[in-house]
Amino acid sequence: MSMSRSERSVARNVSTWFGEHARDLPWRTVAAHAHPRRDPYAVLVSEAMLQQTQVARVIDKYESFMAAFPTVNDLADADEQHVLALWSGLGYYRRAGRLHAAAKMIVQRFDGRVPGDVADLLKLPGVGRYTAGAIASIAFGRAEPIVDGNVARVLCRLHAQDALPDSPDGRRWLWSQAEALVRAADDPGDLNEGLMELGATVCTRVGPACRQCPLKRACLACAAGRQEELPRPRRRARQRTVHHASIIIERADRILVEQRADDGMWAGMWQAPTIESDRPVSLRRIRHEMPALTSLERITSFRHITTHRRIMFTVYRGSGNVPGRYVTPSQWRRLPLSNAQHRVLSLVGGACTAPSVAAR
DNA sequence: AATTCGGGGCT
DNA sequence: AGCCCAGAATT
Repeated sequence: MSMSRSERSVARNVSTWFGEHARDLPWRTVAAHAHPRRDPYAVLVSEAMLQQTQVARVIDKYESFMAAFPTVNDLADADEQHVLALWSGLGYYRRAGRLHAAAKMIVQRFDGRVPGDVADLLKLPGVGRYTAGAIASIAFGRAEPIVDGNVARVLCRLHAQDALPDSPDGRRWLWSQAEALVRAADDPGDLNEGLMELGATVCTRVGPACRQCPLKRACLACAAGRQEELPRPRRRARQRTVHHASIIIERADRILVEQRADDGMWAGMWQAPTIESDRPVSLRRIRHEMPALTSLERITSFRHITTHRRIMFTVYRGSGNVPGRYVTPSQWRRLPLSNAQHRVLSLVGGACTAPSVAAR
């Protein structure tokens, strides 16, 4: 990999800009109390949470997670459901199980220390090329590249790159560019964080602040006025509509809950008994599936949007001697719950004291 | 190479 | 309504 003069210049400009703005940057706010010593375990946890998740949404979750599992040993010894429960609201819940498994592997195979080599890091469940590079560079100072959505946007604009960032060619190109820059940098961690931070705060998807950009003189997209049209948008996943009928059954001050299957959406998480279908779920269907019901009335409906689904929730209140696990409000709030099911359960069980969905 | 996995924020 | 987000694993 050649290291041209322009690469050194870009790396220097990004690192300098990052240093000058460090105090004001959102991520540094996280980093300051998230991993002040750039503790590798802290970086592992925060980077796992940050996968496809914006910094602002991670901060509170990160705090409570680290309070519960301060060290990799604590996490390795933790109860699986406890780990998943502390992930509630963050989405992509398989990350929680993988992080848990990674902690166990670190204890068993890496002597309780997060490895610093990318090759070793890639052996950890849930750790891919990005996360491995982030830990290696940020926590260990290794000159390892990273490419996330921010870096891809910065690099595509800097070079007026028309290739799709998702395509094999685009990906190869991005990683080679990122590698050239990190090798030209004095501090790999600062360079990588600087590239991401630049993308998050200056080189934004819409309305980039090119006039304040430390790379404006080198940026081909800016020179051509093409900053708004690069990078080219990725293919959109198609969404399908599904219907969930959730039935709230109370017994004294408790609600009936069930655990979801260990695959698919919200794997292993808890919910009010729910019937899923491609078509609206009829009352007759509910009665058929839950014959013990003696009454059934619709409470409300709402829609829950995810990347691949539009879920039409209909919530019912039912009564009858339905067997299963009944939990109090304080108990179900400690269960692993999707935001949708948190909303369902909040409709009756101690709704006034439940945290709002937005605050979770 | 395409899909699956959440959920929210911002146009 | 569409797009993206400090991605990874599976098919």
